[in-house]
Amino acid sequence: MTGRKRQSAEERKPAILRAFHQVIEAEGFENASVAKVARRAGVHPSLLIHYFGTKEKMVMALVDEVLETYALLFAKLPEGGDPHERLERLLTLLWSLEWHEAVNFSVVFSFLALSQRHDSLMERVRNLYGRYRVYLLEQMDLLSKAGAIHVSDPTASAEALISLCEGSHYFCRYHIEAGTFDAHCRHMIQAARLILGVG
Amino acid sequence: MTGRKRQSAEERKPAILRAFHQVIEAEGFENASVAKVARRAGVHPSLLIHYFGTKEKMVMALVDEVLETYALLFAKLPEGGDPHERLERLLTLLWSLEWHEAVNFSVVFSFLALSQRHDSLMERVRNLYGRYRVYLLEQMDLLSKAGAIHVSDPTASAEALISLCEGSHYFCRYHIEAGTFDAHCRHMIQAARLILGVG
Amino acid sequence: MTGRKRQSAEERKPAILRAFHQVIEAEGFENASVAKVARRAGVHPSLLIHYFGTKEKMVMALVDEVLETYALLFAKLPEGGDPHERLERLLTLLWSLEWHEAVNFSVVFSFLALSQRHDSLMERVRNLYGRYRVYLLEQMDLLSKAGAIHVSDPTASAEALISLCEGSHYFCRYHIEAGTFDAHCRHMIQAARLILGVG
Amino acid sequence: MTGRKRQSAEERKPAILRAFHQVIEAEGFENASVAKVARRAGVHPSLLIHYFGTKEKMVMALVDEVLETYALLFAKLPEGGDPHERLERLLTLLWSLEWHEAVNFSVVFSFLALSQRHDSLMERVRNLYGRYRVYLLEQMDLLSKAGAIHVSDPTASAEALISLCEGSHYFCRYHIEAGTFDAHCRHMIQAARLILGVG
DNA sequence: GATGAATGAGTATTCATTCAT
DNA sequence: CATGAATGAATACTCATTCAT
Repeated sequence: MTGRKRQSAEERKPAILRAFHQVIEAEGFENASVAKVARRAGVHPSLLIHYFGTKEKMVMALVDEVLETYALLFAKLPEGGDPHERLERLLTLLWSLEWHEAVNFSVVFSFLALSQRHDSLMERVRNLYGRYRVYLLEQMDLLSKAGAIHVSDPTASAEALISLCEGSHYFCRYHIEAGTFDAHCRHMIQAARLILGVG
Repeated sequence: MTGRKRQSAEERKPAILRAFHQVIEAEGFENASVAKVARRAGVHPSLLIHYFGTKEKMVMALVDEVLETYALLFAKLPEGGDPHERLERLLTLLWSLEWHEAVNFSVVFSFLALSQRHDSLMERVRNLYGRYRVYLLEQMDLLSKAGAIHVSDPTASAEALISLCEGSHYFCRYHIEAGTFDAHCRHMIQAARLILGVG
Repeated sequence: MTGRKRQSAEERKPAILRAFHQVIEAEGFENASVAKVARRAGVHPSLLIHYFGTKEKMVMALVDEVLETYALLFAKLPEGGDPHERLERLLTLLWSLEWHEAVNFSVVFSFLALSQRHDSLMERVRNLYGRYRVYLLEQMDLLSKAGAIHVSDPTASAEALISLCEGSHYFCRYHIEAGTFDAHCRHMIQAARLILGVG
Repeated sequence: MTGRKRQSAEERKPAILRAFHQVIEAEGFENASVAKVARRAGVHPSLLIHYFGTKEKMVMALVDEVLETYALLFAKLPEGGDPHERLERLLTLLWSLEWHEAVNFSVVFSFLALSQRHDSLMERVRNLYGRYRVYLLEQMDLLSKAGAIHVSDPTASAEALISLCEGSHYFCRYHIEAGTFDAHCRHMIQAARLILGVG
């Protein structure tokens, strides 16, 4: 009884957030109550309040974690190498299944909806996209100087690339048939090449 | 008791759905209770149940209305005219402020989130995107035959166009600065031209 | 549309009461709402109020009907004949499957519960048992004079007979095994004979 | 906020069930809402749900308590003594005012009605009557061996005894006049003697 | 650090009923 | 005669949270 579960608060927080994520996934954000999350995490509901202070703060903690996970995907792109091969790697990363599956759309759409009314959350998402754009601009600058791509307005092209990528990932859930993900990605990569002046 | 208004249910339903939409906009889907909608519509909460039977059915009624509104935007594109000028009209429509403002993102993101768990809703969204793609393919076929665009794989190009457009509309809320909507649209239209082989 | 359902209110009342009975049977008295009864009867809820004035009055109408059905069972016993054979007929009637099945226990128990708080209903049930006792006393008087039974205190014996019969009918639902109804009745008839001094 | 009492759930449950019983008694099962029970118990409505989880579970808890109270009455019969005197004690117990008053008929009839649709409850009642019969058979076996009663078919006689007793108790509420309970019981005991072959 | 008791506002929905048509 | 609109009180239950232990 005494030395049973010796876990500190900080150790348990991630497990609770994982449970929270699962509940949203399974039942939707609007049905993800503190009680349900606690039940799934196997702890007492009061404990969640005890840890996070408020449900809203718990939501924000989850948002941070999810956004960070998303951002970390860029770190996977190895540096260096031949420019043309490097471009391929970048495009392949953008339309990789791994990335596509890294996010749960039920959760993400809920957060995007939430961000419309919640300034702090809006700022976080905005910031993530800022980092996204900066990263792409850096890469494009490198590739441009190496002659691997030919863009006249890098900023405009980066915006287009992000839009194409985001739109594709979010809406291929609706407008492509099951099992055609690979083909869809190939099409998108080809479109991306046109945007980058290498079609 | 005094001023009991005599209106048919069908007459009042649109007003109630409008109130529902406003509440979601103002407080989020998860806080849009029957009571709040009724209060905003100026009717008794029981009446909403009396009309729609269930909150879920009311949600679906709203979804139908919103999706239809969205779909109707295509009808605005005038037929005929010079192919090159027609292409311009199509692209301008896709990135028009009118279209962008036709939807409320708080509502739409909520519905997208909901569609991940609600088969019937998923089907409706899917169907909408199907009509979207069919329309674009028809237009592209016309333009292609008239020599206004040059695409090798029309289906792939249509997918790219939709992805670019959707991604742009949804995420320009985050990754562009306020007041740069026009510039963003010009960039996107240019990217679209590249995709359509007229860059 | 005009000559579709030409039924007067009095013609429809029995159908509504039958629907009411069915709803109680299926879902219990506490769940038998006006709306459910109306749905089963295929009419508009307001109509029930229109006909009966109040739900309570509708309950009372059903009570009257049920009690009367119950009382009518005695009318089935043919008059005349040999006293000993007549006694057999009486006992067989008391423990006949027909009688046992004439009442629905879900409904009856509900009414008995209701009668504890509802004076008018209590009086109706009391009255029914009064008629029951009077009938038995008449029969016992006849049989006694004909030497078919031998009872010292007819009133006491009638009470015992009713108690035995009621107790048996209501509680054989619990304390006998399925399919042993016939044997149970034979046992009860034998006990009744002992009570009537003809064992 | 001020006088928040610190009691364990298990301590309070009996008091709540007592309040529940009283409400059914006073207003009928169909009107015994959680809110009314809470009001009578002097606690917050949510607390009842907190304790029992569901209204249905609360009903079942009450059923268990009531049935157990009923069953405990047999324990009151002292063992041993002269067989003939023991028989008298048994019959007197069966028709004692104490036993008759131990149950509230409004509650019991409601439970019997409920048991027709609720399997688990049906089983509980059935089980109670099983214990009842077993007890009577044991007693009858003792008395029979001691020559105090003379029955050819003990099971049949036990069934008759239970039926007579139950029918008498439940329906003497209707078919005897006020103030004649004692006389009624004497009549029933005499009938019981006939059934047991000691008339 | 963790839990159970307790709360009060809020949830969607059902209720019997009234009224105008 | 019959119905749809409308109501307001009530339903069981959930909510995030607080507090004492």
